[in-house]
Amino acid sequence: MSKANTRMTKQRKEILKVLCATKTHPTADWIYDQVRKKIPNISLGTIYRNLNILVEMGKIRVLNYGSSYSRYDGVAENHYHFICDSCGKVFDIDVPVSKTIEKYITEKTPFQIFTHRTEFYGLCVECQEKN
Amino acid sequence: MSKANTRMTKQRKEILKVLCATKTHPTADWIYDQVRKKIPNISLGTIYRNLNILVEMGKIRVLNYGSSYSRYDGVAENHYHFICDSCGKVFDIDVPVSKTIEKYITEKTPFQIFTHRTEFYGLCVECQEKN
DNA sequence: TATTAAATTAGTAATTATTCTTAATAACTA
DNA sequence: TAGTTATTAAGAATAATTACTAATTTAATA
Repeated sequence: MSKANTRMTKQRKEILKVLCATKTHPTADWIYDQVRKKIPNISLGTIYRNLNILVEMGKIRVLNYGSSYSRYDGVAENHYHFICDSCGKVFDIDVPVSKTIEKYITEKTPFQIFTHRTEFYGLCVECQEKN
Repeated sequence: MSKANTRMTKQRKEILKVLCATKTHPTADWIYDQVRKKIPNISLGTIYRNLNILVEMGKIRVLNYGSSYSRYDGVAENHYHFICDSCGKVFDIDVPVSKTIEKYITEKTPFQIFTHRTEFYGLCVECQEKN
């Protein structure tokens, strides 16, 4: 469902800018707070609608594991994530994504595989020190 | 937070039985419908509470990617999943889970890794034929 | 077996992330 | 520049899940 006519409004531009400027993987609400500093009367619905559109356009990614809310990632290319079991923070893992595994699974199963996602769970540095 | 005193009520037993008897990865609502055939006046809250307790006990797994609701898996051991981009169905992938990748990431990052999750996305057999 | 204290239940209300609705506005196009 | 159409703000609506509470069950103990 690629949108032929997609206008680059100041709201959409600012949401993308905020998301690409952070290395965290923020929630819609956090993005809302940040964007409001520039566009005070923007509404939360606008944030959600634009995040969905940006995901559809392939400009950002949506992450949603475990918790009851989605997180967004300004890096569009596939990459692995680490989620801390203790504090819940999400980190990027800078290791190349394996295409071999997709080929392997395609051979082993009747499925046609386009992509895969991997998340690692454990303790981040900060939480390792606390315990 | 392991529950020392966990009672095996008929409700809990039936929920576990229903979940372990299916190869699908049902939602709480589907489990509710099935369990009601045996225990007609069970409440949905009981389903949710028990699913959470069973996850905590390590007897089942919870899956939650992309959609706004959780799915549950009667197989407690870690295994990979395939999610069809077209129909949304979830399938098990019968391929051994790699511990090597966890060691590799542990070496490459400062994180302490306990486990990982991988999901493959693409088209299931049925949806391949449709297209 | 009867007693008892704590865990669990059914039923319902509350919560919360997200989507929908609508009249007004702003971005692109001819 | 004018017209069309996507987009917006604001708030209402939705839906999955959790919280609350009085009544009931469970399992341990006397």
